[in-house]
Amino acid sequence: MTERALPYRPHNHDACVSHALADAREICRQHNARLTPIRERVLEFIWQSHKPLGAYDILAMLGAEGHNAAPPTVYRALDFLLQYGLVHRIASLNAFIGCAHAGEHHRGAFLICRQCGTVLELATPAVSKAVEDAAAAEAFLPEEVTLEVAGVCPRCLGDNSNA
Amino acid sequence: MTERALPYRPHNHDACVSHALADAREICRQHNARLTPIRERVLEFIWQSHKPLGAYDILAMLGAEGHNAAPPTVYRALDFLLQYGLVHRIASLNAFIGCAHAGEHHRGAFLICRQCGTVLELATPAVSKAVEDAAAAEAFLPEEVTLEVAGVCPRCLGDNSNA
DNA sequence: CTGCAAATGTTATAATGTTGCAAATTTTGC
DNA sequence: GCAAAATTTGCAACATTATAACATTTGCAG
Ligand SMILES: [Zn+2]
Ligand SMILES: [Zn+2]
Ligand SMILES: [Zn+2]
Ligand SMILES: [Zn+2]
Repeated sequence: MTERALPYRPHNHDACVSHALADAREICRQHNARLTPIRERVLEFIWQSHKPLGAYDILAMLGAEGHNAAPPTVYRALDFLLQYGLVHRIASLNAFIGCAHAGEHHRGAFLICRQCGTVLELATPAVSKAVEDAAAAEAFLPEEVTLEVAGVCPRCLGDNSNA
Repeated sequence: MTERALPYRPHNHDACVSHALADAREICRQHNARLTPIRERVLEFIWQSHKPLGAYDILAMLGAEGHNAAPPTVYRALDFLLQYGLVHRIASLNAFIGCAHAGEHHRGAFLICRQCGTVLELATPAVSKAVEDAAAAEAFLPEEVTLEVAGVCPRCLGDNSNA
């Protein structure tokens, strides 16, 4: 799994996409999971930017290329991608984003810029530790952590001409 | 703002409700905000248990007592209660829970039991600190944190006869 | 009392997500 | 290869969550 650039900074984003797709293919191969054309296309749409995409956005994108899909098509593809850790769902936005650490067994934490919409996924051992300690202090067994921080990203803080 | 019992353990829950309502009245008085009958009733419904309540659940409860309300009535009451920090929205459940620390200027973190549905709101300086540090490390300005931990609560871990 | 602002009522609609079953495709066992 | 089985996709309807727009009522100040 290759290192990737920070989404805030200009970067060769095509490389993000191709890395993500290559990783996805490898992960699916390892699990004998079928990354079918629809599933791969949905993953590709999601990776087209570092901004989360709604299910119905994806549906519209599929429609725009002539694939007359219905909601279950998209949700099933998303379920598959979620199951294999290739995308994450952002609960506070009802939207989906490509996983920047696919295959790494991690707990996603997300920094969501309110101005430009860009999402950075953190690999956060310190935060995960703090959350697990807090849960342990209450004798609570944590299974899934939703951690989403809305705010302003460095780029939007710096200049005020953002997309 | 008074201390409250852990929701997992049997407790005098009527006290939870009356404390919450008393706190709410005081907070609204301080802010010259009108805790109208509808708003107070919605808050009371939400506090009827330590399990989050959906907007349409509240709508049905209002309907059950003869108040023939429409969705905007409930959502407006919820907006008001959110605005003054009297309830929290649980993004991962699309539901609402009474704030256990109203008026205390805190960042809510929630332990959500998947078996019994009970939610415990933590006051978590350590976790908040870790999140803020992680954001700062990325030069990100955090404004709102969604932190929801789904898992199994101590009561459901102990006995396996839960509600 | 009058007029204004805030709150509520009402209707319709948007946005998000699911169920159930049929058809097609892929895999598997032989 | 080939038929049975399993997986995936198509499709129609529906369920849930949330908002928009505008009318009406209520609380309150002057
Ligand atoms: Zn990129
Ligand atoms: Zn991830
Ligand atoms: Zn209680
Ligand atoms: Zn429980």
